[in-house]
Amino acid sequence: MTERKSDRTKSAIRTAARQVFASVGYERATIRDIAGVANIDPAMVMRYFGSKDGLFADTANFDLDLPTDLGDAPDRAGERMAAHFIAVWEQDDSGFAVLLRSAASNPVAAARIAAVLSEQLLPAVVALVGPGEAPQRAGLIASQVLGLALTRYVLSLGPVAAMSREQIIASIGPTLQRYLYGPLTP
Amino acid sequence: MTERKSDRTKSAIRTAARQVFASVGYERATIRDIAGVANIDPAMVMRYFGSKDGLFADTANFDLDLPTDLGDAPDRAGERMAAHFIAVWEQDDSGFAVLLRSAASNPVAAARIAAVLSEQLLPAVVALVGPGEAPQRAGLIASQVLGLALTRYVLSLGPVAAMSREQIIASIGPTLQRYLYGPLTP
DNA sequence: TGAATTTGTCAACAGTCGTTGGCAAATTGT
DNA sequence: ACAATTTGCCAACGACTGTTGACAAATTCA
Repeated sequence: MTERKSDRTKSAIRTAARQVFASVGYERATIRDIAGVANIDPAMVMRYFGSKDGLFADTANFDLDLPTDLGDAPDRAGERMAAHFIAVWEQDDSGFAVLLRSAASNPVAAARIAAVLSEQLLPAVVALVGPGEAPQRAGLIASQVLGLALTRYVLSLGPVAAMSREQIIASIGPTLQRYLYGPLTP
Repeated sequence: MTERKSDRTKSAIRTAARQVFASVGYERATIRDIAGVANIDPAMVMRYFGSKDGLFADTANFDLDLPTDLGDAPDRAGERMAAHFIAVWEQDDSGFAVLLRSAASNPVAAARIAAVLSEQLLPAVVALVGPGEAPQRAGLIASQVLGLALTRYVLSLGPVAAMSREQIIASIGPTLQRYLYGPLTP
């Protein structure tokens, strides 16, 4: 029997943890809260994930999963990147909300975001524009894209949260396009 | 004597609070920490500010103080806004770092940022482009500008933190310019 | 069926947090 | 100089946190 009974509760804990971490952040989320949402005993969290940090490390994980063919239509790369980011964020099982909600006050979350930038976004940018100016260009893209996620999904600032996906893509896309291929004064 | 002795310690507490809140965020900052930095007793914080929330409310306050003559040279408004934001953030007595560090996990801080957007940024944008599309345009500006602050000053992401002020302004300025006057597909 | 392992529950520990009240020292105002 | 107020320090309270260990119930395996 490869399906143990504990796998059910383990994944229930994971789901509850993602929800609680994403909505109140690491510091305000308590193990008792998470256990309550998952309808299990707080001690189960410790048994299966070792500690609160262990649970967070398990939960705060996500792949950017950028398409590899952005270079096929370079003049639409910015627009396609914008659409991809929104698509990734709006699937709620992605651990992105967890990370961003806690990044400002939790060093582990901040380090993970930095890792996503350097290990996933940067290589994609290098593939498009070469290694020379890629770090700055990737950094600028990150600033716009994380800012959008912060204002739209974390802070829910009125106007930004109210815009449609299409409007967001049409507005942000050209910005990313310029950060990829536009001038970069040194 | 209009200068009471308590004003010294009161401002020492304020300075220490700004420093601690800005570097670890509201939840991780303890009154004992702040009192330690200010070299006073934790009870003094309670006496002069009532509670931790009271101290935070007193500390997390800042004025955007946007120039009023942006409309005099509309083609440089984006660039001047970018330069102004950077100038405001890099004076460390501005409570902006305090707000942004805590906004993702502290509702009070989040509400204050929303208030700055709607009471200070939005009117400036209305003055430039009229009331019709101003909310969306202000929201887009906020997304880029908060994203830059987050990546550069809070997360200190390598490439973004390493860029010079001039390079940042030259890169972000045109983005803000387009968010002000560029097309906005509905 | 019987023994061994897994899964779950409960109560409690130890530490930290915001907060409070009492009391000594310093300062103020007359 | 004396009384009143302000300023500061100290110890402690009560609540909440992550975490642990003991023990019962359920499941697995022979």
